[in-house]
Amino acid sequence: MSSADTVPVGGADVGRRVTIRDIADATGVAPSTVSRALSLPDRVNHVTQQRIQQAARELGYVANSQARALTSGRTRAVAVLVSDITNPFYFDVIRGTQHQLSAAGWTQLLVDTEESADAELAALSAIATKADGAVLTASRLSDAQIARFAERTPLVVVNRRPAGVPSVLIDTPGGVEQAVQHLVSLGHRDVLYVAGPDSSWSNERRWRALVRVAKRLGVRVARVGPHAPFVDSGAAAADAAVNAGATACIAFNDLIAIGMLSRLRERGVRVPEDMSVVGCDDIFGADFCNPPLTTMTSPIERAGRVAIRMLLGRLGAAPSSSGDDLPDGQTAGAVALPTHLTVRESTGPAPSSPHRPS
Amino acid sequence: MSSADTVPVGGADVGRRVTIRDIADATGVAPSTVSRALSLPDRVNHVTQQRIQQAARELGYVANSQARALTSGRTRAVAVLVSDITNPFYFDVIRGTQHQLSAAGWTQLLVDTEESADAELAALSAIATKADGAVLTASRLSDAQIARFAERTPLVVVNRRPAGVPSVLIDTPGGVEQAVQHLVSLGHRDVLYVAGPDSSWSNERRWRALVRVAKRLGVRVARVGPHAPFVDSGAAAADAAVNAGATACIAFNDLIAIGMLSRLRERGVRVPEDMSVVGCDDIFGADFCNPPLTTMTSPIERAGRVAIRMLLGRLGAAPSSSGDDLPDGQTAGAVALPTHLTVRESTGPAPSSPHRPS
DNA sequence: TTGAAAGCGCTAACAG
DNA sequence: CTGTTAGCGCTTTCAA
Repeated sequence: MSSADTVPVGGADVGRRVTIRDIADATGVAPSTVSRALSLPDRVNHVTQQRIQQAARELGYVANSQARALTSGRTRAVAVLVSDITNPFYFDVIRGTQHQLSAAGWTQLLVDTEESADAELAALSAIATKADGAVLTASRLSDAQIARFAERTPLVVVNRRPAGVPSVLIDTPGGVEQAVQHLVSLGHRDVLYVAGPDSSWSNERRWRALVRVAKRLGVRVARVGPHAPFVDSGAAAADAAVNAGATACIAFNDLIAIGMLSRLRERGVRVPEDMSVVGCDDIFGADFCNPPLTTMTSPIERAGRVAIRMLLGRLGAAPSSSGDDLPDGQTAGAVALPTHLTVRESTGPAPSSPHRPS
Repeated sequence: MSSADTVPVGGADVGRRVTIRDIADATGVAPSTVSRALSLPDRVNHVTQQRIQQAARELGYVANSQARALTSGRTRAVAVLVSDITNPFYFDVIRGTQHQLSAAGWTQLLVDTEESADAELAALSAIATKADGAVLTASRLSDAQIARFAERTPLVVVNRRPAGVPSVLIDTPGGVEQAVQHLVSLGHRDVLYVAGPDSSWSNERRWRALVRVAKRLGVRVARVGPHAPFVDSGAAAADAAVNAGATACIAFNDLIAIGMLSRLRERGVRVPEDMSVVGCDDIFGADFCNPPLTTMTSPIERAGRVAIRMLLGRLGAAPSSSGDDLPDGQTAGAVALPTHLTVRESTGPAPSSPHRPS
């Protein structure tokens, strides 16, 4: 029964990882003392504490996070759910979450729900033991569903506002107002909204903001769509816009706007001479497409960072630096992040007479 | 000691998650039988198996992955390390890995090593208990270090070739050959290589390929750099290229190339009339920048998928579909993925006399 | 301040 | 085919 019996023929105990028990044996204390010395250093005599940490270092000890999670219930990991990992918008979000998490020494589980509410539900329940909380970006669940999950798993949502669940909002309605004012100042009196997917909360929000602002400024609005949020959808969107005789468009997002730009060029519609195009988000590429896209610059990465900070705050893991991202350590309610219009070459004065279908 | 004593005052046992023990109690079998029925269904009487699964469903059972990992030693998670999550190149890799992993029901841990070998080492040892294996993209470690880790943790590397470690190579050298031939066919006789970071394995590989091909085709080559792989680095790169009197450039990657395009326009250097520019990778944006970029299209996402398939293969978790990505289920050695040149508007005939510094 | 002991939820021999 | 029995590595009472 001696442990030597179970040692591989090679002799050296190569395969096994170092455990707190090994450290205990090496230092002559009990495993529980090692555990304390490593996780709650103040609860242990300073000298033995040093001795233990020393031994841990020498033996190359690395805590088994599974075991730790099993007893403590905390994983030090958070799940970030995105609806389509293909969408550059999420790259910026992920950047932000990843950055803030790694700064705190936490792990990020990235989950692509592929636009499916079922996949999202499944992920959310699987997560319960894998992560201490989750960030939902562009959830396809109902507010009620989100709220119900939030009772069991700490959640922060981005661009959604279910009652009682902390959320990070990107203030695109504010951006829409700036965009319309910009177009008005260029002489436009008609604005076409190129809608995104019906399932998108932001889409409705932007449209309503547009209607509101337009009324106030005496601008006529129309709407085409829905269009899927891909560059490729931009072609159909551009055709629809031309067909509607539009001279100024605000697109649901930059992907669609960039796709429109290409299609309009193909069709010989000049931007901005014949048609102004405004995008939304200012994703990677918006500044170097042709022509460079006027768009509502969203602090996307910051939204990711703020979401993690709120989440870690709720989890009692105060993020390292308090920075200035999150006003007074807010961890509940909704945080709205301002958007601003970045004017580039895709907008210009309204043509004297609207462009006619070719 | 009855469990009722520990139930919250509310009465209902709201907070606790369902465990196999609950299912065992509900169905009158032993916990181990429940475990079997759920993980190895064939090892259990079909009727009781059904009964157990039924009960599991009704009670809303979700396995605790931590506990499972602790006993089985398998986490059903893999870590994907990227050196800079900011780089769009990795977005495509992550897309591929994420897709292949979720298809297999596995979890992806995303780790950004931020170009630091230390961070990479730390992540790699932390991973040991968090994941069953890892994919290293653009590792900053030495071949020896990688090989040593590979002895303990199943690893697949992308764009590296340490002996004995399975790797996925994107055949950019092949792409370089096509690029040079294309430039030659346009009349160019001088090609400038705009180098990426010295720490990049691919960078040296591309340069050597260029030298080799150039010699064979009687083309003169020169080199400027190193340049960091960011769009912003393109400005300095463009200035260096103009200063060198170049009429044709091959850039380390599309980020630099796209940045060059902007700067060249600013400086009044026409592309491709005055200077041809070829990028590498064909990242998001290469097709809609101005002018659209001729580039070596790399199957980046596929590289991610293949890496995961090799890894899962080694881990004994055969990926769902055998597809055609991975020739005959190869899980060792190196897989080279072909690259092809995608010609867009950033390349054209050599000017009769080289552009001179302005 | 430290040690002993009891699990966390699950899997994996080993009997029966 | 199924139940019993040990743990996986760690945390956490409870005593000493």
